[in-house]
Amino acid sequence: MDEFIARGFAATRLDEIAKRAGVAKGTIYLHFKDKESMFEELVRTVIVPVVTRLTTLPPPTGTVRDLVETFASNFLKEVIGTRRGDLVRLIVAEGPRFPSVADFYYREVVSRGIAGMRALIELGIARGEIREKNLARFPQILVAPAMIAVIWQSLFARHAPLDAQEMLRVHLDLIFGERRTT
Amino acid sequence: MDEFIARGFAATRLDEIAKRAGVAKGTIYLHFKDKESMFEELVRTVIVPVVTRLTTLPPPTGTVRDLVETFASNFLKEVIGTRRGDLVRLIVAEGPRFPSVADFYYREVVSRGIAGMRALIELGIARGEIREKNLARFPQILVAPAMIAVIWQSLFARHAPLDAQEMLRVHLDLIFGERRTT
Amino acid sequence: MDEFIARGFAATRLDEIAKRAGVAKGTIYLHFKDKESMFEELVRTVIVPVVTRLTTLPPPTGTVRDLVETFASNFLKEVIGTRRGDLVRLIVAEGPRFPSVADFYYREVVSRGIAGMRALIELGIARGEIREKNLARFPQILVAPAMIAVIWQSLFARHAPLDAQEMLRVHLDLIFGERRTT
Amino acid sequence: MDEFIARGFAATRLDEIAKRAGVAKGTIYLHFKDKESMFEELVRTVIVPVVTRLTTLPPPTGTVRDLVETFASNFLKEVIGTRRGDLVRLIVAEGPRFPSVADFYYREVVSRGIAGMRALIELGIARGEIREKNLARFPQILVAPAMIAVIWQSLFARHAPLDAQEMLRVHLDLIFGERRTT
DNA sequence: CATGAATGAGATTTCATTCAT
DNA sequence: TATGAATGAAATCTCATTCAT
Repeated sequence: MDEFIARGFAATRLDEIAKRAGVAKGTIYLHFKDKESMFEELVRTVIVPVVTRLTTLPPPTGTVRDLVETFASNFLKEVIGTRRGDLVRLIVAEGPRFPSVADFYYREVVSRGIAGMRALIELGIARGEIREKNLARFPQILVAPAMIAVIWQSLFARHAPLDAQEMLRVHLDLIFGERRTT
Repeated sequence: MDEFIARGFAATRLDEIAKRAGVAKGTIYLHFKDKESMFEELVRTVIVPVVTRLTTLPPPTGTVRDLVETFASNFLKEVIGTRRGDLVRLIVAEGPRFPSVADFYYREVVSRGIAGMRALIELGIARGEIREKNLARFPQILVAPAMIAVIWQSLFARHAPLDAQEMLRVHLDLIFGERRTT
Repeated sequence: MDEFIARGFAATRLDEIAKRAGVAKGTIYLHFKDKESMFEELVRTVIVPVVTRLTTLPPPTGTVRDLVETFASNFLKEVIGTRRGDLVRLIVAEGPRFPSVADFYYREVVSRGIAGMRALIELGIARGEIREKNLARFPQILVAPAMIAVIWQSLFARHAPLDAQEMLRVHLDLIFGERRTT
Repeated sequence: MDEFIARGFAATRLDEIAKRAGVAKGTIYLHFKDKESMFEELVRTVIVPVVTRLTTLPPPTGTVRDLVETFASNFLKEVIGTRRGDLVRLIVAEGPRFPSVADFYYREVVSRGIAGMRALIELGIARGEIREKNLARFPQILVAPAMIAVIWQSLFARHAPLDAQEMLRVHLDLIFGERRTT
């Protein structure tokens, strides 16, 4: 997977994969039909634990903002600037040529993520924490800066480092209203 | 360029490019050193008019929200779901393997765009249209949903069409406060 | 053997052979040195019963024509258009690359067959059933149409079915003189 | 073609073909789609002149036996024991796996040859040179020994050389009746 | 005896690049 | 300046053979 992430599908050599895996080239074909299937199966394999993580969310205690903040800080630690973040970029890159990958990613991650966010937003609205009622129609807005941070890290971090944590905090302020710092 | 957008750098064949360009394969080498240079130069060529557009902004009349809205609606028409939108995805995809492309894109488009947005935001804050003062530190937040819309269109539009226009409106409501509809 | 017949030596996969034999691929190497030896030994194994058949000819009763006719009708039933016929074609196909196979086939089948036919022809000449005395020098002539029938079946049967039985009858008429049908 | 004749389709290496042709391996793919097409096209190319030969038969002068004898002696010189003879064996060998080749060979050579022979036989019968009237139904009988000779040369010549010329003469004696030698 | 995972040499095929015309 | 045939390195994939279990 690291090879695919680093080079993209077409530029990745089975030679390199075999070498990294410590097996002979032929061995790969005992496990995968061909390069395409390998790519698709690998992406799935890598995505599954992410999904399991998301679905076993911590119990909803505290304010909605606390929940979202916890979520954001996890995302910061475990996705942005990590191999997992690059996976997102890989899917953006190869999605159009691997519809099955895009489909899978949508079904397993995106649609669930959107649904989860929507539930949170509705809760926030009900509790009066969020004023903008229409936000529930577009949970993408809540997630957008996090996604941008992921992409920014792999493309522009060298030129202009981005304080993702702070950016997400500001974004939450925008949504939940400025937090009173004690 | 259409070929690169449709297939990515590695999967694009010079054969196809030559055919589409109506020249022989050898002719390409009279204009470009090799495939990589061609890619880089093409991306630059395509980006330049975008930049010119952005820098020749309409004179700042009306409220900041009006300005941003005009900008958003242009973006909607001319980028999201168009070939130009796919160019963004192409850069996200190939950026890590073509630092010079990412650099160029950052320098010519991103940094200028960010600077422009920041100026607008600061104006909005000064005029009292925008309450969240920290937004000026992260203009990315203002742009994020638009970028997400671009990516969404090429990856997930089939599964779940996204009303980008409406989403951007909600986002602006979030930033500028709900608009009083007359 | 069926695999070799269907695909020829080079195109036959040990994988397929193992599967058909209900053993693992490795097991083959407990019985045969390598693919070539296996082919050679298999051909031999299959040829031997044919030889035994031929050498345990029925006792020579009746006219020579009757003998030859019996033989021809057996050949029709048991060789032409059957797997055994394809074996002949296989040997024709692979003979030049497997001299030992061609050798074996010549020694065990061809030379014996030719000798047997010659004896029959000489008997026919002695009894006055066959007029063409030189036929004993080329028993191949007697057998030729039968061989052609074998090849025709596997190559051209689809385009132009051949009534092998009738052809052989006509050929015998040519050699023994027209038969008086009662 | 020599490579295919010597080794058969599957065992022939494009490497060798390229080397013999004095070109690089890639060059082959400028002329042929793949190995299979190359094989099919080569066979066709080689067969065509044979067909042209056959169709531009010498004017039918003299007795039918003379005609057939001329034909047989040409066949002896130009097919039996030559590369062209091996082509016949190649088609026998690969026919079942290359139906299109068998088809082509049947259409262009076999069916025409059979038709031509039939015409000759009918002429022979009409002129009283041939007594066995049914022979016209199976021209294959006339050709069979010639085909056997072709196969014999490539498989068994080493063990038992065959005097093909003499065999064909005897066969013609059988069909036309013994010739009175002056 | 039997297995079957692993091997790695080698086969076909692709494609960016060159160069004589 | 343009061509396109030719190149050959390199990529994917296959498969006979081995060997630890």
